[in-house]
Amino acid sequence: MNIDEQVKYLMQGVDYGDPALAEAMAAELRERLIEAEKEGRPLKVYCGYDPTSTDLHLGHTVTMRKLRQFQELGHDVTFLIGTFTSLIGDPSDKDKLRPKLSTDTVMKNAETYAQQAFRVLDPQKTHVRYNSEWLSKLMLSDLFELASNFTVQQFLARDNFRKRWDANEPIYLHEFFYSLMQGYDAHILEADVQVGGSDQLFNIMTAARKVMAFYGQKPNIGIILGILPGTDGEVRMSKSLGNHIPLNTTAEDMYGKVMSLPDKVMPVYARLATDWTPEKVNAFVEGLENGSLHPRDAKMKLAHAITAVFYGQEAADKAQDNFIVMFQKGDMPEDMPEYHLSEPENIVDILVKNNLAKSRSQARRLIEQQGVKINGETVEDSALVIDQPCILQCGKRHYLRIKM
RNA sequence: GGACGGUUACCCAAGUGGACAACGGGGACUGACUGUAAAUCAGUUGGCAGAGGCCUUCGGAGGUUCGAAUCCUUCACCGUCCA
Repeated sequence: MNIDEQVKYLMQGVDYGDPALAEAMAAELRERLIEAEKEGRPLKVYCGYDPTSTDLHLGHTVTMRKLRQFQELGHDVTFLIGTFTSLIGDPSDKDKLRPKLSTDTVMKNAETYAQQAFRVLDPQKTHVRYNSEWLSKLMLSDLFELASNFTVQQFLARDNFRKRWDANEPIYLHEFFYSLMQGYDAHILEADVQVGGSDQLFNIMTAARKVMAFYGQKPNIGIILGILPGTDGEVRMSKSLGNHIPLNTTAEDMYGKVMSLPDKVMPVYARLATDWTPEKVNAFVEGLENGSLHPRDAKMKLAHAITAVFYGQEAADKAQDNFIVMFQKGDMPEDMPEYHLSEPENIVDILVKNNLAKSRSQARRLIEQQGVKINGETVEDSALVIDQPCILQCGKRHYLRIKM
């Protein structure tokens, strides 16, 4: 790729919330690429992650994929784990205070975090660093120096602080330091480029650049990526909101979860969650817009592509077949849980015992709602006793093979 | 240290003595329809029992009352403001 192609590739999926800023960053990136090429060095790129949980989801991989692209182009990538910063809690993504974590939890999370990240990143080419390495050594005097670059107004201008301020909600002093520390990370890593989600705009574009300038460095270039919405299609993907697509799952589940996305988020997913080239993404979005691409087929393509990234082509094919059999044709899956019946048993009991219903009341309700079938026939009576082998179906997608 | 406000089901949130197992929204689940687990529409959403009854729940513990999520006491936690 020549420099202009690289810029286009690397800027795919960015969202600065301001076209002028996007252009400025693209121009700066271009310049820095030229400069690095002249000097015969790769760009130093990093993205920081706060290991607040052990479960990575698709949303986390957006920035990782961007790092991966930098790796492909031969740049120097650092996967920074915020072992120190996560003790403070980034106020960015919430309009509420984030709970502080214990060192123990953070260290444990960090391990599994990196492990999962290598499903996207090339482990051979990735430096893993922990920011407690330098942040824990900062002296109060350093902090004063850093802090003197910022005004309270700058922080209060941030939307999330502004809202809390206006609503008379508490804003703790330590929350301000998060940005300073992130800036200090960039300074220590001598970053040319910092990747992050658009919730990191302030931390990257204001804080990090100021801190670096203060230390006499060239400010890092921010690659600010759009936020991946969750399965509800509205708000950012997050485990605590329950709208996430976890990485540690099965190919079938991942495929199915992508298929359950609302149609309208397909373009964002294509841009942020696939390994498609800008050309391919554009063709996909255009196809959707002009109707030449059937929305269902489009989503299947998307689901296949995303699944394949994590589980490989073969598993993605299988997941797709499974989906077609189960949901599109409505056939029974080949594998289903089994239950051995030693004596005739009431259907409600069977549903509860096999976790198809949480309580007997709920099992009865399901039956009332015509949600339970035996060998394809709707069960009408919750007093039904099962005394022979059959296939029990509960809702659209839960099956149980009853054996004797 | 002082003044005031909050704590309700998975989440948000209404309810200030009886008709409250508790409005509404979100989520989840079921059904219809479809293009899919999208969208839309309808229904369900504490437990046990199933001729309609019983039990547990509104931060914890006591109390007042025929009767409390609602009133009182006390404890815990959270928040705002003043110092």
